[in-house]
Amino acid sequence: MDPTPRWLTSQQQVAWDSFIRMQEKLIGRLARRVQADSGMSAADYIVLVKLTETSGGRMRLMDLAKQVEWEKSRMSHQVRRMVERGLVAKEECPDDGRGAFIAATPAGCKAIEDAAPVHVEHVRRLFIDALSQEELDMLARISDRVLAHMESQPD
Amino acid sequence: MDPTPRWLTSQQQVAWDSFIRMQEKLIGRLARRVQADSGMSAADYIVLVKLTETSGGRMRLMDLAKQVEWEKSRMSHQVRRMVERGLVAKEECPDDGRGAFIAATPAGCKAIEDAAPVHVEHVRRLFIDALSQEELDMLARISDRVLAHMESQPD
DNA sequence: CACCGATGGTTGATGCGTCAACCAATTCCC
DNA sequence: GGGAATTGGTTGACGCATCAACCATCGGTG
Repeated sequence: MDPTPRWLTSQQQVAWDSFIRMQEKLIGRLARRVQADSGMSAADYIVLVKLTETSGGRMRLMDLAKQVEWEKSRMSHQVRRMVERGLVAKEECPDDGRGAFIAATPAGCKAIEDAAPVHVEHVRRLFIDALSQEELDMLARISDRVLAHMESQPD
Repeated sequence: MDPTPRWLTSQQQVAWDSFIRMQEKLIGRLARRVQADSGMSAADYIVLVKLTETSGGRMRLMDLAKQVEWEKSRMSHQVRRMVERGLVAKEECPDDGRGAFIAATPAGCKAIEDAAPVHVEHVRRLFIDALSQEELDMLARISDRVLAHMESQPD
């Protein structure tokens, strides 16, 4: 079928491996930190960030999902767990009988206020501090380029 | 407590956001592709790669875990699932009564041989093709730098 | 030899992510 | 007004990741 599969060149392989390794370790460490520091998951964290930085402090579930680019089922599960833990609450939605508003509870607000500065410190400590501003810019450019390229590609 | 938390500069924030977004989308898409193409999870894939590229085709569980930098419990669970699915088998270890060798079954070998070229194609299509070799080199350098920096940092 | 710490590995609980199926309210359109 | 398609959201099943506790064996040391 596939005469000789086109493997990556060794230079490409090196870049891919480094990137994958870095990304896994970094994300893993940050997730474990936020969990250990605040008892929240990384998912809890980002949901609360989005919720509290929106004006009005509440958002429709689908809007929330679109903001963080999750599918609705993932967000639905996440919100359910967060309701159970008292971090957010669902409110009735007057003008759409299906929908619900999601809002951070006082406990949720407190949690994110406490967690955010610590989290930023870790991001800085583990990532930002490793790189110069030129390198950060470069990485941003590269990331955007990959993102744009992916958009142009089918699944 | 913390007079004014040191937030990121907007330039730093931009770089961080781009990186996170790219990395999430890319990893997610690749994982879904390998799943859809081969029925394997990304974890299955990497375990089989490591197993089949080692001489002898079998490895102790802990060695396997160290290779991919997972903790033993994660590997143990993973191997159990893969045994259930017929991708790998456990073999007795003569010179250490505790341990087990893990080896890919014929089905596992077949699975990885089929999956690998397809996977590489996706990596190329979604990632490699988006960047020039200079950008790939740059990304590798940046990744290595972050990795090295992380090593130097406490948890 | 007997003990003790380190190593190799398993297990169970819990939370997260995905998929597919589903229900209900809404909007489109004739 | 009356379907039909769309949208908003839930649910259940399943696989993956982490944590902590646990068991068995091995290696070293007195």
